[in-house]
Amino acid sequence: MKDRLQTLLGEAVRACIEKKLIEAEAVPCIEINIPKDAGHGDYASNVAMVLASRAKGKMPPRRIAEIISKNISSGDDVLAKVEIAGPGFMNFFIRENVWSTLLRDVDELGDRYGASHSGKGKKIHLEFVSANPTGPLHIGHARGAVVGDVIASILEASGYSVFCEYYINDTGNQMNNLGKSVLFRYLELLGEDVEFPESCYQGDYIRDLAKEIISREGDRYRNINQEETIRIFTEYAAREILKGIKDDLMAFGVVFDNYFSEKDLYKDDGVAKLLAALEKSKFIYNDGETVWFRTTAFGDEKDRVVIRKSGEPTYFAADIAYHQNKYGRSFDELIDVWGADHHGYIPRMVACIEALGHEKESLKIVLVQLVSLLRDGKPVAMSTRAGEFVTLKEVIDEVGKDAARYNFLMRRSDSHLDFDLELAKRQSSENPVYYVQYAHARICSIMRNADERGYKMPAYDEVDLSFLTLPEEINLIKTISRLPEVLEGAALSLEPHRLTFYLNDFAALFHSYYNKHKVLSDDEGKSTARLFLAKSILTVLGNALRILGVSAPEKM
RNA sequence: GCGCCCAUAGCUCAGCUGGAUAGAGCGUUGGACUACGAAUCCAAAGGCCCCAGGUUCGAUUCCUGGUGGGCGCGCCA
Repeated sequence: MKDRLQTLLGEAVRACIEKKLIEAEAVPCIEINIPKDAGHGDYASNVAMVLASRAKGKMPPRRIAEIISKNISSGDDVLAKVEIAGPGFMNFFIRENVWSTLLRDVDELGDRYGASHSGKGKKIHLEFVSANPTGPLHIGHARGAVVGDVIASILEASGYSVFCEYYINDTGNQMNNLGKSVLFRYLELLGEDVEFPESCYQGDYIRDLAKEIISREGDRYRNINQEETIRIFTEYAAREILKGIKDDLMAFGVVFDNYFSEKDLYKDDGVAKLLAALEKSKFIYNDGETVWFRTTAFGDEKDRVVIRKSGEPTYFAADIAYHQNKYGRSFDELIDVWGADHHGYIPRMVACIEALGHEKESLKIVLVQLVSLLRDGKPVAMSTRAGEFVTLKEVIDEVGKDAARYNFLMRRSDSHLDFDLELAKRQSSENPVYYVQYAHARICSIMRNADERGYKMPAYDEVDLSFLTLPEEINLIKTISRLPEVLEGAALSLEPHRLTFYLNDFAALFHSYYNKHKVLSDDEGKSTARLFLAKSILTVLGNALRILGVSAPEKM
């Protein structure tokens, strides 16, 4: 509906300019929004004021609005009236009987309702989670996982083609540290008198891995070359931990198209070759000891090391190669979802994108703030190194997938989030997941009732929707019609929380309607029309919940 | 010290990229089940949108400077 109005208004403005009724160099961007106050119409636009300011006050905005409104094509019978209000707003009133026609789309499209083609099939690479395989995923990773997963769904629904990838940082010091940690636990379990270093991973899962090795291979590593053993243990531990990570993500409803190993970047000297190529373009230089990337050429505050004095490449070096690799797989756009504590890393990453000859805008970075875990309002201490943390698995087991996911989506990603375990599993009004799911279950219950009473669910053409005249009903239909724009906006801004807020508002409208009016009554025509509306609501709730990866129960 | 993010009701947060009288949930107070599910609804109270300037028809939103908080500033990842 909004789109329709937009073209209508756009044509009117163009006509006015061509006929020289309004002085303007070009047709401005037509903005249409939904006013908060119903008295200001169903939609409103500020074009007249925009045009007035461009024309340098030669013509008052209200006058411009008048001219435009007179030139709106009368061939379209959607508009009841156009009012000019305030400093020059144009308020559009849609004919009451037009709204119900919007339900045709819902009926015809079913579970595809809300989807669009605005992404035009653009190929997007989406990287998220990417946690080191040095320990199980904890609650901090969980938010990034859900945000990434839902962004993927939203983009898919908006007509993009999305490829989800988990980047495994399986090289470097941290990994070595992991192997060493397992070795120390191993020796400890075999009765050796060793002191477990503080710098090593303290979590119990390390001991479990060591036990596993002992039960399978005994003490054969006790007296052989330690460096070699660490290498073997590192590989073993990383593989096992990654397996656990994949299982946990699966249980959380997060699925990747690919897990990309950092190790693969070093095959065939890939990283070295890339750096050599960049050296030719002068973005890489060697000061005799270390190799630097000239990120300052693109606004970073200092140049960054890519090859250490020791000859080892840095994490950044691999990351450059990784991003180049992504572009090599012909994606149109890259999206990285990062923990907000990595924000300082953005300038150098963007610099490297530019140095590689790609558009700065082709890489988008979504920052996800870390989560403070609470239990009954009291903070739960967390530290990966010390092994004190609540794992993702524990959260899923305790509060459930639906509540956990929904809780992570209730705020903008870049805003701090308190996650209270007790609150999240409480089945009460304090917990918004159930509010939305309850609406869904309630409608299902109505359907069961209708079925018992012998109602058949009508198709769009068989139902007389002129029975839907209550303001609540019109409002519900209007909100239903907003789903496509909400999804599109969420896709454009990469903000999944918009969908959550929409769902809450929508469920509220339904609950209110439900409490005031009966769907099923003695009036058969009215009942059928309302039943049809209820089914449309069910479709929208179901579609939106599916995108969020939250289940839509029929009973609860 | 420098950089990034944040500051909106008692609390937790939205505010659609600059729009009209700033919203929601929780909490508080008072009401609604012999009607399709009360995990629901209705009503009330609650505000210097941190402060001071600036940009313009118009600012919670953009700019500058403060104040208060979070994070980052490794040849860690």
